[in-house]
Amino acid sequence: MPRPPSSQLTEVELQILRILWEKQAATARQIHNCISEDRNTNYSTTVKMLSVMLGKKLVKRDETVHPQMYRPAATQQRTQKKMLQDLISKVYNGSTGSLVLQALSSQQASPKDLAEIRQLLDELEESEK
Amino acid sequence: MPRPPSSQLTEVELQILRILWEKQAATARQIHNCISEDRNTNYSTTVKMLSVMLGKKLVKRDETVHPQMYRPAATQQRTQKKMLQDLISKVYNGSTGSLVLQALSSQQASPKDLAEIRQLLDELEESEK
DNA sequence: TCGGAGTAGCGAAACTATTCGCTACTCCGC
DNA sequence: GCGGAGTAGCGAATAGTTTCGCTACTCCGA
Repeated sequence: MPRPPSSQLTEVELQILRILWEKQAATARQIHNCISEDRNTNYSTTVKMLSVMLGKKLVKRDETVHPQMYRPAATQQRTQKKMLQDLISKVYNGSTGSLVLQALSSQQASPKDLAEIRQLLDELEESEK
Repeated sequence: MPRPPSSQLTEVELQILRILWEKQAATARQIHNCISEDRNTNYSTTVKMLSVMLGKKLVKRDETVHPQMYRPAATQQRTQKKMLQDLISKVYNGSTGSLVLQALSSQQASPKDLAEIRQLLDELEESEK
């Protein structure tokens, strides 16, 4: 009667990945410094999390340098896409349309974004024909 | 050295909520029947999950009837909104625009949805001025 | 080369999520 | 009112997540 492994990023994993996406690469210390702004945890914890994530292949590590450098194993875009797909299928019953409508109506997007979205819309409707 | 409680819906919780959103209300048995299509778990497990969710106030329960009826505590829309916000802030760095662009370009939306989105876009751009 | 500061790692602890066995209760037909 | 079938609940077992203490290692500067 075990708990099945979750296949989803946990809170802390995501937080670390966000830092790595932004910085491209970072040492455990750098990551820890960022993390401790929100979270009041020990440096050991950060190192441990990184080693867990290394085991899960969420990050890569360059051991030839000192201190070791960590990098994200997947791009932010790929991860975004996966999580978005997940949200759409599990929470929006597979309807991309209703997600987009809700996103646009409840969050504000910049005029620049809106223009870009409109352009994409044009292309999509064009290719429908 | 504890782990902070997660405040996010877990896999199973979400699965149960999805069933309740669809059916409006259901007994533990009905929920279990739906669940066991994907998941090969015992009826006890379902009942336990429901009681955990009741404790977390994710579902409501009518105990005046037998068998007891469960209902979702929050609407699907409200939950969607919350999870969407979470995704945007944690994975899309707060950019609704990039989420929408990625959703539209990587998932397919129906022409009907596209038209609806376009209309919303018109309204949004109108109100910008 | 010695010593201190910072880095890496391991293993165990604390807590959550999920699982089920077992017990007790409720309902209904006989 | 008895008995069987289904319903509800509790507590414990198990695995995953996050935590850190303690130890060992690496890298300089004196």
